[in-house]
Amino acid sequence: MIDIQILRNDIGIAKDKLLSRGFDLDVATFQSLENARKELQVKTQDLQEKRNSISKEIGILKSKNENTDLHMKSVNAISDDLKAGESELAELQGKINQFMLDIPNIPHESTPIGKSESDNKVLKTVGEPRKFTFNVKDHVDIGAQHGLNFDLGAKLSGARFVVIEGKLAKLHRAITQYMLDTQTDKHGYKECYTPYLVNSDSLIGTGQLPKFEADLFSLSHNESKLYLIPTSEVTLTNFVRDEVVKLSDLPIKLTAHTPCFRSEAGSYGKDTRGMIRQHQFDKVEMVQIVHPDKSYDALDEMVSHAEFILTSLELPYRLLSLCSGDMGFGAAKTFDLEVWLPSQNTYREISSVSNCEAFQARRLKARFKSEDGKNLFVHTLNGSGLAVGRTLVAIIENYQNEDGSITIPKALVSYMGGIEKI
RNA sequence: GGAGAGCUGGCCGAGAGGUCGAAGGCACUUCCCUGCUAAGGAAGCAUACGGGCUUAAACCUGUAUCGAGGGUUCGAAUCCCUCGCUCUCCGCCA
Repeated sequence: MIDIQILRNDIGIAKDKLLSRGFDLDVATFQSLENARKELQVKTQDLQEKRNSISKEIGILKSKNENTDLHMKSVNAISDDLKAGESELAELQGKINQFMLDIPNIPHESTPIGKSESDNKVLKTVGEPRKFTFNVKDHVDIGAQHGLNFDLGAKLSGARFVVIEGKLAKLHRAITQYMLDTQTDKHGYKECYTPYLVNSDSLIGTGQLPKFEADLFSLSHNESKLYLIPTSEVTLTNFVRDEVVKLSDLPIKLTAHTPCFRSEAGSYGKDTRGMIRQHQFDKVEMVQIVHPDKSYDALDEMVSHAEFILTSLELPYRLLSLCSGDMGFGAAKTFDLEVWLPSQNTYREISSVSNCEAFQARRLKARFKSEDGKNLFVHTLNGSGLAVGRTLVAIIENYQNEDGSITIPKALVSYMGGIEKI
């Protein structure tokens, strides 16, 4: 949620900035809601004050056993107006809240302006793509002989599901363990195990709801509805929902390995081959809850934490600054890491690291007590460190051999029980 | 699944329809005292959102908030209903 004060004070600037990410702010609607709210709130609060003070007098009179008929009369005279005002105001504030929840974050000034992914800015390219002396295969073809089984996934669940068997499943697990160990032991994140099902409050907090319900899987449970997490950013970031944390507790650095579930609504026909885009995939997520002054330092730090995995796995990649039009709903600034996929002869996203500034914190009511005792919103950041499935794909493809075997990256050999090739 | 108890400010805890945003304690902040890593004294100390004033802040003022939502009432932390969560006992269970 963006700061409503920005809309009250400087809606023109907000409109321009939001337009740069393709969101057309409905200024007229906001202003008419806001004007109505102002008038109604003043009127209603005025009536409430009247009622409260008369009621207080009634209490005093009654304690002295005096007559209260006159006071009762005057309070009754305003009661209809008051009730109507209160319910109208509640409705209006609900509308304003809905309006606010649907507005994406305002891009940071350093975010490149652009419409689509073609406007993203490549900041650097790291590592040389390997020169192959044979025809490269994609991970689907190589994986087939190693237990990467899309047919079985389809039989069990449907399209965009996969079963991984044998040594490849072990490799998948090894990747996960390596990432978690690195982010905890080396980079100082606290490892967490979190629910995979969350309530709607959590998803509103991080910005997936109410706008992106179609992207989520949900289950009904008794009367209530639970959602499968699309990323553990949701659970980890919601640790601080409705909390006022101590200044000394910042930064909070959390990591978790969880499956992620995405309906991939609207991506029909995209990446249908292979395990680039699945309904279920694993991810090691990094989340930081930080002091507002430190969030951009933290962002750079988190990018380096994700990069470390790629460099230590010796995978070629590049770093992009996403343009305004390509960023996620809650982000003010996002860096993407893209890994080289030889079969596609291109780089594909494997990590996304974002600073949401106070956008999520406002929804979450996640605050800290500042030095002068004020409750201020924290800044929240999240990033993949990394997506496990796509890392498996990258390893299969970049480490493939002519005979169809896959060399295990050095960093993972110990996690594979000493196996160097599968 | 059954039975019961509970949910009050950063924490503990009183309050059982009227002058309660809420006693008291702890923690915290400032000041005083004290020749010492302690003790004592004074004051302050919830949050959100409005309105006024203002360049802004400070300030003044109002409203709301005692798990959440609804209801009764002139008036609800207090009474009623629904829901959520926590704890205890029984049952079942990885």
